[in-house]
Amino acid sequence: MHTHNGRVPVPTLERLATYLRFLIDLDQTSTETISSAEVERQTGINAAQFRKDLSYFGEFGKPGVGYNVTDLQARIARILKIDREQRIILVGAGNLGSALVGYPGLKEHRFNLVAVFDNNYGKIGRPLWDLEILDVLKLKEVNQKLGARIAILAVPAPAAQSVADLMVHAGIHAILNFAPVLLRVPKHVFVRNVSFLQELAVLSYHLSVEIMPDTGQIGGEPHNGHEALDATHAPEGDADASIPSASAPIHSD
Amino acid sequence: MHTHNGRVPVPTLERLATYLRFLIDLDQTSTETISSAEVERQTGINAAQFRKDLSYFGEFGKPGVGYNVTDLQARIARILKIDREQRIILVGAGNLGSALVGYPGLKEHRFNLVAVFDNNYGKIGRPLWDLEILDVLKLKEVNQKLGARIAILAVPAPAAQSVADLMVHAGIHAILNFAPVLLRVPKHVFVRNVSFLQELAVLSYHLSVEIMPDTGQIGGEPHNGHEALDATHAPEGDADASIPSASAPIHSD
DNA sequence: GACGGATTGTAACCTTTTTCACAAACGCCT
DNA sequence: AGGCGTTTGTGAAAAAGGTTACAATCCGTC
Repeated sequence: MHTHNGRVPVPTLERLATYLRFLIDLDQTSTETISSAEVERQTGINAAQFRKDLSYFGEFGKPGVGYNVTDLQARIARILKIDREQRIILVGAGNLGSALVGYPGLKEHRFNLVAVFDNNYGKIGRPLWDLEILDVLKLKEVNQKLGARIAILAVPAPAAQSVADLMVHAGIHAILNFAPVLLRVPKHVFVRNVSFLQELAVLSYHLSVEIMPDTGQIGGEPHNGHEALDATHAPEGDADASIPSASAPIHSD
Repeated sequence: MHTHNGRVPVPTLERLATYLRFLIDLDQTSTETISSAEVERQTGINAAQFRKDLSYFGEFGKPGVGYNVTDLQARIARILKIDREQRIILVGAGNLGSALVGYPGLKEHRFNLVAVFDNNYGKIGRPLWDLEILDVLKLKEVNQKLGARIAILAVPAPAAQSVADLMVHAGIHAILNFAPVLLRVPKHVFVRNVSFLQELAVLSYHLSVEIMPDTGQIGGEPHNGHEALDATHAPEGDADASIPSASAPIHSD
């Protein structure tokens, strides 16, 4: 057991979250152990990749047997530090912010959203789900008690940088940024950007390329490889809407 | 000028969207031309990277001078095919879906959300912003008229795959997927996944790693562990790290 | 308790992406 | 016009990330 104290590739961390999600789903089907080959079959992620990702953090499986599902779950959760409650605060009680506060997936993964802030006095003091919207100017003061180190930034672009500054002042060390802005933060603060527009732009580009007749390169090569799964990566994020899985079976042919 | 009609790295496309955003912001400050070095200074993205990214699509700048800001804007927008209206449909009128429909950034970037679908009969027929929620079973029929090729999938995991099938059936070629599911789609359909939980998990991990070496104690629940704010990095103007709430409203709407 | 089928962990290899480095191109100034 | 500082575009080197291949390990069986 040698917790490989070097830098771990970010893609590995992303996949780790995916594995965790997968294992949790798997657990429902009462599978005792699982092999990396089986993971590949079900997720499309290369088996060796799976093993290598895990190897950054020690040894998890038994040769000839595979990985104990519940144990692996626990250990990945521990690695990602989501085996215990993680406190999160959110700034920006707009549409997106509200949607995030109400998103049950957060709690399911032990992310506990403990406070919501805004600077709109029409909103401050009002309830948002089970929280009360607080004045963003009290962010530092409030977080001194809460001690959250992760924050979600869901404000319009023009306000993003100043809110980020406030967050840093309030002791935040990691920011999930939904604003289409490159934040300037001290070195010790980590930022992850989520950008719908960027994603859509990438899709838009691919779309156009696909239509171009000349190159004939995009569609897919006549390779023998098993190209069943989509090229993009395994997901983990959660969606949210009101399509009850059981009520109206959404046709599939 | 040789539009390098080969495969363009996805990271390049992602950055292209970033550059575009940056240039638009820059435009407000009436900068005529900009050099790659200046881009690096302001965005943190390596200058050579910037130049190489652009080089996939031809020649954009003048040696000794730099890049014309407005021209570069236009050309990147053209590359990403967001220089014209792009029609998008969305399935899943839940919290997230609603937030996306109401997100003004879409229209600003010429993404025109033309229809919203759900399968909840309590919702179908009701208005959502300026649209009416339609029956997801009519997706194909409706899109025959609309001709959208990009779709946003914002439904709960259990429904995701069947909705994706419907989308493909309806002529959709690109899907922005918010559900935590690996979608199986034909080769000609592109999928991009967006995952809050994954992002949070990555942040969570980094957080723990950062704190580990120094304090050795991370489990600390409600520590008022406000490790000294980076004195060296003090943002301009110490007295006011506060939000210029008058100048930049935070609340999204 | 050795044998065989199964599966891990990882070293070696291959691919993709980023960074470096520099000739060629440009504008300005004299 | 020619020299000079600046900046691009791009091959070549480096780094990062992903895949292959296989010795080492394990469990069940005889």
